Amino acid sequence: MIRPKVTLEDVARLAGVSTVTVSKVLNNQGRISQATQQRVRQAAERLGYVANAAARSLRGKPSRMLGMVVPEMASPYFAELARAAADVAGRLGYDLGLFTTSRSPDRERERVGSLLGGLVDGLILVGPSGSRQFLRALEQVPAPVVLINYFGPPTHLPVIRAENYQTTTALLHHLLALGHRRIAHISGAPHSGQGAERLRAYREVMQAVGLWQEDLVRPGGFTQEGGMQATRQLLALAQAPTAIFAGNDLSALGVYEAARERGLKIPHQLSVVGFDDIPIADHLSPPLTTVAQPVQAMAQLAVELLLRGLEGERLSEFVQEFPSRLVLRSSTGPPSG
Amino acid sequence: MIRPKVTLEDVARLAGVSTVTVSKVLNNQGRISQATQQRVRQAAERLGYVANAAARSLRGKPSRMLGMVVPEMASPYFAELARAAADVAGRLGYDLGLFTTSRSPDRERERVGSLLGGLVDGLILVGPSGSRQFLRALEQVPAPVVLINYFGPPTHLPVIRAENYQTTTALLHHLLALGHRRIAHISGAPHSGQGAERLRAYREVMQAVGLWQEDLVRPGGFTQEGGMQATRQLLALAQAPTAIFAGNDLSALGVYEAARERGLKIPHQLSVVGFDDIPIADHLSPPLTTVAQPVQAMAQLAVELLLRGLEGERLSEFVQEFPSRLVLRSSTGPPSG
DNA sequence: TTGTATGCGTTATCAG
DNA sequence: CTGATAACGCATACAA
Repeated sequence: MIRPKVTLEDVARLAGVSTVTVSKVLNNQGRISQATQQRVRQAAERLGYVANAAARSLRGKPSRMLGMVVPEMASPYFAELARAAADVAGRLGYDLGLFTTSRSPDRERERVGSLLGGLVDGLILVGPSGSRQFLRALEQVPAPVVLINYFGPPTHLPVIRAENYQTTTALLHHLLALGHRRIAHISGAPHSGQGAERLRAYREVMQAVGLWQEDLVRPGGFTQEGGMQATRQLLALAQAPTAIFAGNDLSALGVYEAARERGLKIPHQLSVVGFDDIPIADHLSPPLTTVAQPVQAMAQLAVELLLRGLEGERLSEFVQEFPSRLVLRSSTGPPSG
Repeated sequence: MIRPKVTLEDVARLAGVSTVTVSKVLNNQGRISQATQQRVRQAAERLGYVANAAARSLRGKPSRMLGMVVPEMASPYFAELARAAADVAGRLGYDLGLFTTSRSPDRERERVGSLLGGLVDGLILVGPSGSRQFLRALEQVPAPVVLINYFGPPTHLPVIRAENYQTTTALLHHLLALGHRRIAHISGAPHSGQGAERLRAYREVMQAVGLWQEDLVRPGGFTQEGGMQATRQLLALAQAPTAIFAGNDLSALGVYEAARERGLKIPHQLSVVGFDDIPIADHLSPPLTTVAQPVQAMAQLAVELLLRGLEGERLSEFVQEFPSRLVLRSSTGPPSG
């Protein structure tokens, strides 16, 4: 059953023309007589011909596919980013492929390089763990590359990011105003730029008000499981926190779980805040206080930037920071003690 | 700054050898002296050389990348499937690219064809809307293709699916046993095989017990918004349903929303069941009664099948149906009236 | 141990 | 309006 593959030549033979003619017809190039067009199209149809993307791209033709590389496939935050990007790309006649290359830096470099080597016309890198060297290499690449939520050392690549520091500060002041003194933080994934920003803001705010305590910070890896483990530890402390700032909503979910496990009522006995405003946040009980980012707008700009790059525009030195927005819901209240 | 691209030849020139030698070194083929290897690797490093994937694939080399095509990027169900597949693939030395091609059938056919034309070594199609013709074409393709949750006419492609019909029946009998007589259904996406299975089971059960009513079925498109709209209509009925079977958890979320909007308590005034057991289901209030599928196992098998296909094994006539599992939580109870 | 020649499938150029 | 030719970058058989 396995017919190896149908090439231009097979179609040409069946239609009784040359490969060049077939190529032209299928690409609507040059002037070909209606009669020939008819024959060629029928032959192609009958053989189930599909152009070989590799050969095409080798020849320099754009693939009309954009790539997006994310640290994690299943995270609702990245899923939303991907969906939004896929939407705008689709409207503009492009497809979007989603990749995750968090395995090894070597693999990442190689995979990204090969993606850029003709498979995709442009690439969006989300939360790049990016060694300097890697990013410098990317700057050299002929295809457009856009960084989303990159917080590392300066780069010439265009950067789109959401504001994290100020918003985290506001979030914490909300907790402080409520009267909380022992506010814990469940920090994010080790190499996440956003996680680092949030942690930095947390440390500086807490130090500024003289409430900084080393042991109130626990790593949660941005996962529900991590959030739960961290919360268990925090609640077992002699001086347990009255509020927890989870690095993202997923880990906040873990906080909810651990709190329930311990019979603690939110927000009466424990206040919780998250980050990202994933779809579920509003449906938790109680609904979670968190921070929303204009994910749609970010994704849209990223795609637009890519397309502009494709048209030859130089994108370097572009940085756009989007404001984030506090979403106050019912998971925070004054401390009970 | 934009150095067009670095080819094997550039590296060869810098290292003072031929392209063949470079190729061999970089692929660990043949016997090359340590000294030469050193020089070549340094040159490649310095130039930031990355092999052009298009050329490589054109030459017949596997890309070590698997593809997965889903109807929707942001759906938690598909996200979970993709994550699981990416995990096993990763463990086996492959990367996974995620694509969505729900736009036009033409585009889909073309995109899938070109993916198979060297970009990916194998493809997992999830919930293919698949015209017969399209699937027949896929059977001809030289690369392995696996279908997940395909419920259409017979195909020679290997199929992995979750049991839907029996489980839906059980779900409905749970509702019936509780005493519900007016059970509505919010049906799924128009071309979804799973949606069709669930609808079919619903119709046959309801007809069997003499409770079938045309106007208790509303389309929800498997989305939250659709679920909400459908519920609004259902609740406005003179004889409103006492229980709603949402086609999936996402639309069940919409049911929750509409119920809250109307001041209806779940499950006291309205019972709700969903399907899929997405992560959020257990965190709703009340926790949602739903159906869980062994998504991990399905994804794992799909990847394994692909790899076996890659080793030359004939995969046709393979069908594996995984059992689904009722997850009874607190969103169902006896009708109040 | 290293290099020469060749072809993968497609399309741009140019000639007929 | 149509076709012959070359080239894209790489990896393989074969030769040196």
